[in-house]
Amino acid sequence: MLRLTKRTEYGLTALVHLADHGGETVSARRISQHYSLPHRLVAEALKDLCRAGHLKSVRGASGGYLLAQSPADLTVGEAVEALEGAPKSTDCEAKALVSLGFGALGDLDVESKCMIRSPLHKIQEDIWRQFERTTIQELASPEFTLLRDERGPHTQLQNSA
Amino acid sequence: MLRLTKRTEYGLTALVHLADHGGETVSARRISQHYSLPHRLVAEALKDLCRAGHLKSVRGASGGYLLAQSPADLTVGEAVEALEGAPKSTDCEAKALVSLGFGALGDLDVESKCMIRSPLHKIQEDIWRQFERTTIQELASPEFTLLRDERGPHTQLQNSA
DNA sequence: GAAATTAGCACTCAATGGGTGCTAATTACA
DNA sequence: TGTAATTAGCACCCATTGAGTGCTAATTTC
Repeated sequence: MLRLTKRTEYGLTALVHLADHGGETVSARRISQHYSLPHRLVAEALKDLCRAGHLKSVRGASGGYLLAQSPADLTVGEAVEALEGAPKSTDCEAKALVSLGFGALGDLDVESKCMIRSPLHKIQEDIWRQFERTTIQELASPEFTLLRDERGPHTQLQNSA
Repeated sequence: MLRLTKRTEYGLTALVHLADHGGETVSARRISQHYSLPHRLVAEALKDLCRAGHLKSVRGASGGYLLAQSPADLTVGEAVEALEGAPKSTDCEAKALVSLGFGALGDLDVESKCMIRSPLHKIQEDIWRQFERTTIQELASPEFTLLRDERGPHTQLQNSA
């Protein structure tokens, strides 16, 4: 439920780490040890980010990775896209096709036309949009929160166990 | 990526439909036909919501489901939890254990203690919190958006394909 | 030359999401 | 009475995929 992959977790963690060590070259091993994460998978995530051009790599004994851009210019959306592929909005068309003629719809109403307006799609689009306007620099900030709460007085949270 | 299950999609769609037909009893078949969704899976989602007490069921020939509570009192978080289980915050403890003593950490810093503060966890917590304060009634509103955008002038969106 | 790194494959394994089959119990209606 | 439509509750299959590992090459430092 509401699942981002481990690869993304490792990748974002690494990005935040690199943002906190601006310009410095850090190896995958150091990052993995620092956060007690599986070394190989952190390395895989870093490779992805490097292939996408968000990191620069330095080979060799004292090599590692460093940010290719300012953490203020790299968005969470770009990082996630590099780590686990674009947000496949392609299934929308498939569904549109299905609901446009092939469903055995008894009563044909308005919403039957396209499922893009499915509530879940609305939610996912909103979240993704927020990803696209959130930078790694913001994410690295200790008091980071993804969303402002403007919604009534329900400001108290659950137990943060 | 950023994946909610089909079961959740079907369930939320059904809930919105029921909210739009306040008090009326609607069968799983009607809902599935209305949105051109697989009948059996919509039925499964409805069962889940019923078992959780968010719907009332009426058996028999002209039976179906109806909301057990006002759509203004049922949150997206409750629905999602009923549809695909609680947001397993349990893996936090597992990770805390690991990082508390068993990781081969070379340089032990502050963040090594607990991975709950992983950037991805922050994000997921925020999203989940938003789910908990968003009601089905709000979700059913046509101009619904999960998040307010208070973040600079990036108010233009991507192409809404 | 040894050690440490990134680069790039290929591969296994388990989990699970999506989907189906089948059989009851219940109810409306002819 | 019987038939059809519904919910309830299982059990199950199957393809996908996420998580993790193995291995080899290329590069660089010492």
